[in-house]
Amino acid sequence: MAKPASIVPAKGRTAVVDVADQLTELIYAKMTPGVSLPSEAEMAARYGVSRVTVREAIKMLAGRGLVEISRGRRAVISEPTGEALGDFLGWIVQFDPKGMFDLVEVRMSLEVKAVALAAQRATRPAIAGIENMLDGMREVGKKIERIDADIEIERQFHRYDVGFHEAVALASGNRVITSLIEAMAVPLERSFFMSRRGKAARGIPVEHTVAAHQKILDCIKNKDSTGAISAMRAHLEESARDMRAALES
Amino acid sequence: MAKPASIVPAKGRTAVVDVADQLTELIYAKMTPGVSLPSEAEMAARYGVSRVTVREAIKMLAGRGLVEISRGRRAVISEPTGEALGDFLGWIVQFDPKGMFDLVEVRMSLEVKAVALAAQRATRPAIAGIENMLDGMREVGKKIERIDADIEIERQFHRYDVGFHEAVALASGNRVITSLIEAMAVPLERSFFMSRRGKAARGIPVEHTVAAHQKILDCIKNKDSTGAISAMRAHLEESARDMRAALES
DNA sequence: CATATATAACTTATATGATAAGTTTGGATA
DNA sequence: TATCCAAACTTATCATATAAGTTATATATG
Repeated sequence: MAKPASIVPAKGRTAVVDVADQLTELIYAKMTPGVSLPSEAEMAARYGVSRVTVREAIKMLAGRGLVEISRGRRAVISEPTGEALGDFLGWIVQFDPKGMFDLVEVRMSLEVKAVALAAQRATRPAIAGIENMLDGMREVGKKIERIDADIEIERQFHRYDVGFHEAVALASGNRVITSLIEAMAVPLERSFFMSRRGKAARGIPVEHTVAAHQKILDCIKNKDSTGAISAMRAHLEESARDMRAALES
Repeated sequence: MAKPASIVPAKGRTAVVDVADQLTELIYAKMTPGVSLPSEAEMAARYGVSRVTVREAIKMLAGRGLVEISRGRRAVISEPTGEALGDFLGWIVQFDPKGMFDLVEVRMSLEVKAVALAAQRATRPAIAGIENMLDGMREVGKKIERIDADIEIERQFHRYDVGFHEAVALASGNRVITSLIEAMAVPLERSFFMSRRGKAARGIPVEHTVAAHQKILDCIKNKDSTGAISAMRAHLEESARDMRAALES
């Protein structure tokens, strides 16, 4: 067994960053989500630093979304999800006043790409997943018609709506797209409610939204990529329009 | 002055995460990059936790790319760059064998969108920025023709190539696109070299690559959005093809 | 007076040691 | 065998101390 070479950070670097880098490599090597890192004590011994240093390094990795931390258990390599990414996109949006529109613009490209791919390669279960979300929308949608303006119901509807789009992304089979669209959900939540308010103001029923989604799903089922693209584009453009309308009032 | 309410994490949560959330809010409120956070001691006092806890929270934020840390100075709110994002995308790519292709696919959508927007809204200085990169490519390109197979020169060429695409993204005026394309540069570096090897194998000169970029720039200058889109798409599709070819050999 | 320099005050980086509170594991027990 | 409990692990947090950067201040120098 090789003697543990203590980490002596080069000038300008810190032990924490060095350890974080080493651990990143280690994670990339293991690569499989669900696998545990060594215990803090072990890592401290291996790298010749204190437990404090190791802990801070791990916290950095957690911030990047590479590991998940929970008390009493060792840190676990996490599956790449959009969660950590969402923060970052939120930060851009917050940073720039027109950031929200920038995000909507990007989302449109990604969703169009996603739906095009989904139409080509969606598997049966993936389609079932999309269908589920649409069913949910339809069901909750009825309640919205009856009881007016219940925020909690609206929120439920929103969850299914977001779920629909995530399911489409998933059906594309492209992990990067899936992660990005997931990541956008949180910062775009506000835009969604703006868009719905805009629709409500113009007296457009929820059914209309449901129908738009249904059309997208139909195209995917029929492997009609072109149709899916235009259906998605139409849907998103309308949302953007509603959003702008809501902003002006 | 309100007495500092000590952070008492709810069950299942930790003080570190709570502090990190509080600080995130604080950052969002200040929002301006370059502004310093309070000193660790101050924050510890304010939130009623130890310095260690504050430090770990800050490390999480640093991992997310929200702040920059340097010794002797307080943590500083950082400008949103694609750097932290790059790690994450790299992680996805590493995680999934076909991740590289997924990434190329996404890049194509984003770049096409970017160039379309750039053709519509590029300012004079933005165009000059793109031009600079193209000049660099052309200059370094000549060297590649003369001296064969110098890795360092290839790397230089690559930097200008990446720079060109980043400059186009910047010219789009869309911060989200810019950040994403920047973030992709690192994980896509390997794909770039594969693509060049593929070209070299087929005896395609560097000039051809330069010409493709020139065409894109011309379209942007002429505000020809449609032309820019097809020029960019053609260029990227060729790269992808070369990459596949290189993989097979 | 202006400038350079040395010193003090701040601030972060890291280590040690201790305690509390979760999680896992293995054995005793029914 | 199935269940429960205690011991062993492991992370969370704290207090304290020292080293080593950075910044501001005051002093000396031209």
